[in-house]
Amino acid sequence: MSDLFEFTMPALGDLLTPRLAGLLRAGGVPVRYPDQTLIHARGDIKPGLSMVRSGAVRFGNAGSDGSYVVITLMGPGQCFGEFSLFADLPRTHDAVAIGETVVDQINRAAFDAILAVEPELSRIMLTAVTGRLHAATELIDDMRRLPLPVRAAKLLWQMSRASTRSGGPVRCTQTELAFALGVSRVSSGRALAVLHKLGLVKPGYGQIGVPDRDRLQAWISARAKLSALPARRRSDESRSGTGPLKLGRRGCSGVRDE
Amino acid sequence: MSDLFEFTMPALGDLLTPRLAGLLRAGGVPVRYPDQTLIHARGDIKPGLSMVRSGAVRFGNAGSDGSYVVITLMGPGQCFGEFSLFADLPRTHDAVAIGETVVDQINRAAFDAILAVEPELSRIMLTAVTGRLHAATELIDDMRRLPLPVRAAKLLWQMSRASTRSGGPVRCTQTELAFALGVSRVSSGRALAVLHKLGLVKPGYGQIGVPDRDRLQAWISARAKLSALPARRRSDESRSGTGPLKLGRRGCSGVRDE
DNA sequence: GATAGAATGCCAATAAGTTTACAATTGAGG
DNA sequence: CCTCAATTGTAAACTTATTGGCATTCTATC
Repeated sequence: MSDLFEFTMPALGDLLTPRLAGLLRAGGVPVRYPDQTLIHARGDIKPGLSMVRSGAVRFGNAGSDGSYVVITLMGPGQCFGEFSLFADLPRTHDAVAIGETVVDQINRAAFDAILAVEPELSRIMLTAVTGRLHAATELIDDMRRLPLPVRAAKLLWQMSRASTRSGGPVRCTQTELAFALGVSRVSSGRALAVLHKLGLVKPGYGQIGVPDRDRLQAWISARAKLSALPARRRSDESRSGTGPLKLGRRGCSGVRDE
Repeated sequence: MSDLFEFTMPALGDLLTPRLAGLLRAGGVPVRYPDQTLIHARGDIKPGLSMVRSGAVRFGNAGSDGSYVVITLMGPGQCFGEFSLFADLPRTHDAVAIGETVVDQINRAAFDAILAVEPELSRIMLTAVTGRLHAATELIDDMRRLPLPVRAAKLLWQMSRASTRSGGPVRCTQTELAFALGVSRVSSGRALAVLHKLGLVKPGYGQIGVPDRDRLQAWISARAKLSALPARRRSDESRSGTGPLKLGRRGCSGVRDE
């Protein structure tokens, strides 16, 4: 999930036809949450789809040691709660209202009723969820394989798509960039310095310039490029792919061979 | 995605009713792949659902530097290709046949035809994809928040569910564990040593004993526990949640405040 | 234009993971 | 029973990221 979603993925709200959005809204109960109110907590089991009508919702988890990790923010039109609705899974994150917020809460019965009348809805949900799964998969891959400067470059590139319609810089604080990447501010600053030295970005105050998106993309490709050859190297870790490699309940063996 | 899926998630194949599985199989074209054949490459755009009929498929990516990362393995009954089918997204990983493998390839037209007759199928797909998204989300969270020994413990706990029906040890090499966790063998060994010192696991040759699953789970909970309080600390990084925090196209700000 | 609050830049100490290398142990096959 | 390959255990040097702190620069606002 995380951050990137906002840039890489069409929100469910964007995929819904006006008619379906209207039906969902009509089938739900608008609930008003004052600023900082807990909408639901991690672990809650409350099946239902939620659509943000106004205000914003912050998702994150607090650790017992006082740490806190915010995963993403959602604004009007965005939906959450598919997990609880389709797979009976508990909430993965706390959801807290930011500012005066109104959320349409659609319970399972109401959703199923709409689904029965509008089969098209399930296809849309499927597209939205699949898209997010795709983004999540890519993110996990990137976290495992790419050095921080490359991940930072990727994120900036995506952000610049939206922000740079007019060629302007990405409006983003280094602290925010760090949050989005899941690293400390110092590290994001260092990554940014690397990209700066290469002339790929221009850090400013509260913003980051991307002079040449195409060049940035080219650099990313060069650093992240994946060849199609299932090459194997080294001695110690080289295994999967050659032998029979039992499958049974034995294993998920990932291979890291570099 | 990654590894954990195999343990945490019901595969699509498990969710399908025999009737639907039969329909899908009938609607697809069985394709035979000799050992080590490339079924599809990362980046390919070939909409269609694939069901493994026999043999196995390995998913992973190769880097131009010779590195290789295997993400997961799939055996008979498991499906892939939802991305390409529902969201028109390119393949995220190379897929290679392991051993003589037969895969039923169901193209979009065939799938849509079945879907039209069996609306129930979309609900099942939705459940499967949602479940995987949930697992991926949790994994990303874990990667960002949990120290390696805890992640290793989680994985071993999940593996032990299947392997320890009879109280036996998990059959898994330290190298394989490292692959699954996406770290080096040295690191997985160290994590294992930590758990060993605590008496939670018993490393052996090609296997890892889990004497007391409940105690292992208790330890994991204690180390991974998340409180529901949206606590905030520190000065530097504390921001989101208090102020207005613009949302616009500005930002996905995650917060890491620890 | 002065100033307080934000944001950036940087430093040192520490922690975690990687790579490379080598020794010790295990177990399966001859 | 013996040998060899696979697996595990460890160590040192290195890289990357974190924490905490402090100085500097920027900018909105009064």
